Amino acid sequence: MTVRGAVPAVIWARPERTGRGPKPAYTRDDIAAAAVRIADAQGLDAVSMRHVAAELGCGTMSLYNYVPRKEDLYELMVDAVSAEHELWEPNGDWRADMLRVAHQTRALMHRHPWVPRLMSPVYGFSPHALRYLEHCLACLDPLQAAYGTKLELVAMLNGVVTTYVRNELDTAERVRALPWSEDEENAVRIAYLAGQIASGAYPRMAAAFTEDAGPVDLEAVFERALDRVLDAFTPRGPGG
Amino acid sequence: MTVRGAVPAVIWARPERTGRGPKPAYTRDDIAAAAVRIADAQGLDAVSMRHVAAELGCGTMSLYNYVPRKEDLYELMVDAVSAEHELWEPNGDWRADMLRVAHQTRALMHRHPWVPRLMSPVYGFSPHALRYLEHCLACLDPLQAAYGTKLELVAMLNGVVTTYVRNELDTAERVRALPWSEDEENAVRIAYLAGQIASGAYPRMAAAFTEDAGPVDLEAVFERALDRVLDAFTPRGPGG
DNA sequence: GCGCACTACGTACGTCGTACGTAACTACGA
DNA sequence: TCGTAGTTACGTACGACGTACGTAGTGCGC
Repeated sequence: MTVRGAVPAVIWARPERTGRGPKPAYTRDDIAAAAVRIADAQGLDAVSMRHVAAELGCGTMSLYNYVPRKEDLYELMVDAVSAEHELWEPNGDWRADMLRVAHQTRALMHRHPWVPRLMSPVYGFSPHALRYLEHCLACLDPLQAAYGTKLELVAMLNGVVTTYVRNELDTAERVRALPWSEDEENAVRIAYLAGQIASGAYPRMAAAFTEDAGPVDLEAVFERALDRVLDAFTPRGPGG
Repeated sequence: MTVRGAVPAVIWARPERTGRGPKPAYTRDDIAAAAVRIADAQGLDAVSMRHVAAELGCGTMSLYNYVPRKEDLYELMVDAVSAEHELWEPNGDWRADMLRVAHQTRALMHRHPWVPRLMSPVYGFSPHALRYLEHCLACLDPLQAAYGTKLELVAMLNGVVTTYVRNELDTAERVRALPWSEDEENAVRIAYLAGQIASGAYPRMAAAFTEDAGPVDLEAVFERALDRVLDAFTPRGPGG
């Protein structure tokens, strides 16, 4: 009986190769790399089983020998880019280390703008994600706190980074698919917003927009957000 | 010349009704409500132009008279449920008010589990979203801070709530579409995770899991996360 | 009251995920 | 040593999807 039917399985628990039959032509890494190449170049929506198979140079249905469902392909992709996380020897300053982690994560998401959309707690236990998580915990060794708290810190920091970068990027990803330009889109949206604010129904929003007349420094906003998260987990010294 | 071709436009800037032609059979609210009904009952993936049209009782292509692109349908849906936000008179305690906002948002997302997946900064300026934002700013009147800071607070709180609830719910939404049961899925994932941890490659993860032997109180985790975010924006008193 | 802008909607195209059947191939049990 | 079971490879096909386009009917503004 072959495993044709749907069987509950984590892709990582499936052996990549069993004894019998012809040698597989590709590895899981080949497949993940092909999918990542497509997503980077043409966006996540271009990642279809057909495209990935074509990129690999095999028939569409051959892919299903390696990846039982498309969902699993996504899981492979996230794990593949998770391997790009540089893991260093923690230097004793957990705040500095976590800031470095956050910036690295953001850089990774800029290289692979589709990552925020695929981020899911379910993918949190792929091999490279486990290595990453272990590294974060190692960085947090100097912090006096229970592991439960440390995991909450990592989750919150990751969440904030992901949310922030998603807000940075998914408009861009969205705009790429539109038949008109980003400027046109923005112009229409801003005009609408200005009209709404000018209606007087939202006095505080109006005040907020006149206060911040200039362009917002998104870089600084991100930095402040990170600091705030880390502040929230920094034990108060006894002297206040 | 009719507006058949793609024109950059925010759906809210399009008049719902112009003078000419037969009366439209449905309002935007009708359409949003139908889509929300389907998403609530059958999940977001069941929201197709065909299904929504069928739910309304009209032909598929008639929908396009009201909603130029599916993306706009999503925007209508998010705005429709944003109307469920209860807006009260702020009582002077901004922390209590923001906690109430956060809990209300979470409750809303539990009623409509697909909302976290659709949350996007782009939808942040729909009519009901603007009302909601203005209400948050009103709640924050007692807080001594620039509007820029207040907007960062609201963004961060919303982000954390969304991330948290998404982690709560999208597994469930995902599982609904699978041909096997949630228990089977979880059993396989946990078995794999246990195997990985038992390998000894992740000593801190192992310690974390033995430390938190019992089931995690997700409710308490959420509450702590909210407190931490608000702490990060609470001005330090002069005396420490 | 003519004409235009609108509503309504059927048809059709290109895409998607993937179930299924078939042929070739290889390692293991006899 | 040799079937044979479990693979790999992949073509075909089905039922979805978003939506471009054509056509017919409707009612307000000139």
